[in-house]
Amino acid sequence: MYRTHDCNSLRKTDIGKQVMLAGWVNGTRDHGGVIFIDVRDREGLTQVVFRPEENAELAKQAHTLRGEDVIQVSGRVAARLPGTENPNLPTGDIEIIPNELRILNRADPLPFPLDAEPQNEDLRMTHRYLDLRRRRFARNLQIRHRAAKATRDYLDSQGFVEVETPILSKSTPEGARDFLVPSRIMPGKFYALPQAPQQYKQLLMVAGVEKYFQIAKCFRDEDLRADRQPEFTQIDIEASFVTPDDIFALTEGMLAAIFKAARNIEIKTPFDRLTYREALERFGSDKPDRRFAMELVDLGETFRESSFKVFRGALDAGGVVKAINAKGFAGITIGQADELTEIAKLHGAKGLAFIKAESGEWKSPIVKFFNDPEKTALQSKLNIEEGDCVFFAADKWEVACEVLGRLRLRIAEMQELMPPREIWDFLWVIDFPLFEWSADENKWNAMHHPFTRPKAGDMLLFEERKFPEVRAEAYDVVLNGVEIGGGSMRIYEPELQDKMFEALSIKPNDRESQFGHLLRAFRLGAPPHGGIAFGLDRLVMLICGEQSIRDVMAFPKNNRAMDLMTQSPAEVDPKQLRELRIRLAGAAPESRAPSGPK
RNA sequence: GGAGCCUUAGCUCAAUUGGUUAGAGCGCCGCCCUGUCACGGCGGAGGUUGCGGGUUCGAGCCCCGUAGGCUCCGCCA
Repeated sequence: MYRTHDCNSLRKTDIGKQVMLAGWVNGTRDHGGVIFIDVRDREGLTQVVFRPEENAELAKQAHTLRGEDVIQVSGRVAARLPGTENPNLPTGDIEIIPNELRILNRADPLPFPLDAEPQNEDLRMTHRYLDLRRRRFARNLQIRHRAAKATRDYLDSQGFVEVETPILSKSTPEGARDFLVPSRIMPGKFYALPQAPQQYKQLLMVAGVEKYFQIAKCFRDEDLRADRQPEFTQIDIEASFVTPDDIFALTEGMLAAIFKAARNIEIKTPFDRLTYREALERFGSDKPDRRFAMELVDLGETFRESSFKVFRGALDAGGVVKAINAKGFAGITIGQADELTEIAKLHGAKGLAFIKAESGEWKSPIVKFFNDPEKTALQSKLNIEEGDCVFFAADKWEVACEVLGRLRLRIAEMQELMPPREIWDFLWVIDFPLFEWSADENKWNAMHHPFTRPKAGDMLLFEERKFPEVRAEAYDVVLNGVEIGGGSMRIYEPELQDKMFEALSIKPNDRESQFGHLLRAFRLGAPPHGGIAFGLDRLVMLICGEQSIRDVMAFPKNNRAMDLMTQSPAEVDPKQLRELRIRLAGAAPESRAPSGPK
């Protein structure tokens, strides 16, 4: 036996007990005579006092202890001397008077301190096991565990069955870049790691599973971000004979259970619903952050007959004029204005016009183009007051909305508008477009994925190939401006699925080779079905109050998709490559032969 | 593929306008210290200033290139 208690369980009521603790040396305070050692385990800290006059041999041993040594201490629980209690520690009323000390393992000096704010991320990742000893990350892992357990418990209670689907899977042309795994038995052929269990879960519906879920690892070979890792975890859900309302209710119940279990937070259900169109119209984003206001205001009516050519021109061309009012932001610096202009241009605007309401007047190069009725209308529609700063976008609807949406988020950061207390603002975004045009590929792509069904009311538009107007039976869940989940009602009729592939310009031959199994299944009794998937990492990140999903993953990868701890990816033995019949086309870039003259 | 910021001791950071031997705190090592909880005191070790090149009498600092880290854009159905 290594211990009788954890390091956060002894209290006044335990005084006099003989106990045994095991853990890491969190700190030593060696007074030459008396020595204090804090023993730490996953639960907390307990102070051990070594007194040379009581046990010289033990004190001598204790003198050699350093941070993160692993020890086992046996001793008696005693009250601390009056006046030396530590109110900051749950165990601060007691201490251990040891009669035995075993040093289980010594630790070298650490590469970075554990009691300071985490910095130097690559060093931390190289020694991730040390980083995870910090209270913050230990807590994050526990919250993640409780979230996953609550998910399983809740879905089980609703009749859902967890089914595992293959990791060695098949590459599909749509969507993200696949990770490939070469086949040894069939040289020249490759598995792909799943981007999501999408097709499998639909096939499970054809299989009559009716209610499926899985906490599933997914893989996408794309560039990384603070909220994007090449491998991540989804809560994947699919059900037969359901409507979107069924999925909404299930989701709201599940998220309520997760928040309750993970942090004892009661969330408000049902969630608001916003159409895609309204979300862009009001917030300039399909994942609106509503924790602060600064909504987009449409000024088409105001400037319909304007003599200001930039606004009038945009409107005459079928576009829009919109604006946001950054309350109290007239003190904007030159640098900030430049940065916002850059953002506007980056997202398609030709420039960025703004008005500062300062010292009782409107300061802006464009105000002179406005007549009095236009100024009055602006004033009232945007509620412009002294100290405000108004930003305009005049462009195609999509561009104007997106530009102002991006500005809105950046301005909120600059103004530190985010309320300090925790807010959990959930909402559904519904009625997404079914298609989006890809200028690169010169074809229509599925906005969600190719298995999403058109809204029943838009089926005629679909038949008439009025693709920009067709809405999908698709929905996202947004929490605090972060997309945490999304799903749709699926196509289950082979004819409709075929038409969808045709709309996406997937050739009949490819349809058969890539999706033949799905189309065949749909001819053999496929029930209506639909579902949803959640990014577990993002969800847990928000629950933990973290800024990056790396902080809620045990062993995340860095910006270049490397695991710095294990140094993967790594080269492999040539024998392994021979078995796979793989020959590298070029060696590492530095040893590549120089290209010949042009 | 692109943009921004960053890289000085094990860690976090300093170093005036380009100017002597690159400093501090923490950590580490040694000595002292009997009620601390960020214990305290004294002393010590520890540096190719990421790397390469250039300008200069002289470069941590200026210029060019390169590597690495983070954030963002593209990308992520």
